[in-house]
Amino acid sequence: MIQITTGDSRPVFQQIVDGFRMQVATGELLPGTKLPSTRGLAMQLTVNPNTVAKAYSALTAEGLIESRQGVGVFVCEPRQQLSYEERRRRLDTAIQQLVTTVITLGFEPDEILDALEKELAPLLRKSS
Amino acid sequence: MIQITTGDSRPVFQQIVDGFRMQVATGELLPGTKLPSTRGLAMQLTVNPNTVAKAYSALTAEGLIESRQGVGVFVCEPRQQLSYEERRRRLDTAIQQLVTTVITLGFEPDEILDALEKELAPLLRKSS
Amino acid sequence: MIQITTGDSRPVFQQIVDGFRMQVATGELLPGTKLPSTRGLAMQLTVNPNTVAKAYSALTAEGLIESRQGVGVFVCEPRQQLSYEERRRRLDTAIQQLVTTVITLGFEPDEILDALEKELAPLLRKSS
Amino acid sequence: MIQITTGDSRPVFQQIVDGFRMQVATGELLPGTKLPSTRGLAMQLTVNPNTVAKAYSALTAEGLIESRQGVGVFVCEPRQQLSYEERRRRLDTAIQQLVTTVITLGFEPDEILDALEKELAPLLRKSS
DNA sequence: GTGGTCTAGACCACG
DNA sequence: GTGGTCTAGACCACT
Repeated sequence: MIQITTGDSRPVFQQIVDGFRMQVATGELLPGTKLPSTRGLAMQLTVNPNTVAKAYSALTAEGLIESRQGVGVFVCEPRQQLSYEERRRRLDTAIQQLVTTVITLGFEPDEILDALEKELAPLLRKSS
Repeated sequence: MIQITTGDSRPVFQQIVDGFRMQVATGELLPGTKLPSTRGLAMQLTVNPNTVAKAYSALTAEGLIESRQGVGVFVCEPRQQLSYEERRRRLDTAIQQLVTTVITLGFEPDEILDALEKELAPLLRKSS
Repeated sequence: MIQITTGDSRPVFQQIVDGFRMQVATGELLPGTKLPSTRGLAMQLTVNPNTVAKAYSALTAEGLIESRQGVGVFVCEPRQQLSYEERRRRLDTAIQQLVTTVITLGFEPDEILDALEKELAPLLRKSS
Repeated sequence: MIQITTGDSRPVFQQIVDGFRMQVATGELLPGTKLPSTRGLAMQLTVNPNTVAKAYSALTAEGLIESRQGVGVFVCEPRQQLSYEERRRRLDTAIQQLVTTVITLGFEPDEILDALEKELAPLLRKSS
């Protein structure tokens, strides 16, 4: 379900967060779906339970999942909590970060845009 | 010249690195230009000289600047040290990171591409 | 594992870098191997942890090792980051430096070549 | 006569030392030749007189030149002051340094030897 | 005064 | 306990 790559530069909890975010965004995980328990997922991924807990906590704060006491953790109904301004601000920040990391690599703007377009292609369904 | 934002998630030395990278990439800083001294910039930004030294050291390793003992730090002639494979790998990594960050913000692919295009527009120089 | 010589002209962090570079190049350290922790190696070599951290940071920038937060530092899969031009430039620089150093020692070219050949012999692996 | 490259990683005084060493080794400068005065060379190279003085001092310590009070600085008769063991030790040190810097560049031993041979070729006359 | 190295000690993020 | 960042302050090499 979730792939943990030891060679990845991202911390483990972030890889879990990113994994679920992508699955929700692509529709692999539908609202209402029950996620594995903290301990269960930790065992399955052979990581520390605290790490999974941290990932779930981050996803909850983000509003992507919610935990129902004694029942489990579930994918939320999609609802855009953030204001347009906030979302726009985050997009711009992320793009500026991309540009600063890529600017010295010597690519043409078109190459960069093409690469992004290819990466975005499989996500067409998530335009809520 | 360089802006340090305490609320920024990036560490201070990274903000310095990014600042100079952008200035070199946009041509604001031309090859041969002398950068401020470590102690001078540290005082100006009110950070520790070691922090500036670390930023300069990173830029030196990247091949963007070079330092001469007792003289100062200077912008290098542009030279691409990295192989195409390595550059491509870094581009792809950066783009994947962008996508996982913005995927939950609910933007259309076109909006994201447009935003990137606008950010890339002023950087046409030096992209050869 | 790593030898620090106080009489050496190279700074301590460079001796650490060189030591690990040789061990990786000769295959004594295989990809995936965990390096000693910064604090542990610092204690063992009786140097400051920051000095070891600086060496590890340099090796990371070089792409020889990678570090994972809270886990440790590991030897990378070998991967050539640099372009042929850059590698060739560095080789020529290093050779010119060698020549200017030994030129006044009064050796025959053949003696110098023989000495280099002997030093290169045990390193046949990983030279692909 | 001597070339000072501002982009060179070597300090200025070292470039001067290396320059004279090469000229003596190749026979461009013969024993007994008078070198320019400290101030004269400093003016010609547009560097600080202290820098030239330091270079001359290093060359004197090396036994390559000698200053005759009130007359000037002259190239010495070649005489090998160092013991074979010392010369050999220095050669080995220099070669080990070359190897550690080049080992990660991924060249075949033959390529390295060829490069050294080419660099050594023009110096055949100096095998005293 | 310039950069380069090193030490000592602190705080944070991650597992 | 692991690495990452930052501060403070010292000493050295070079110009």
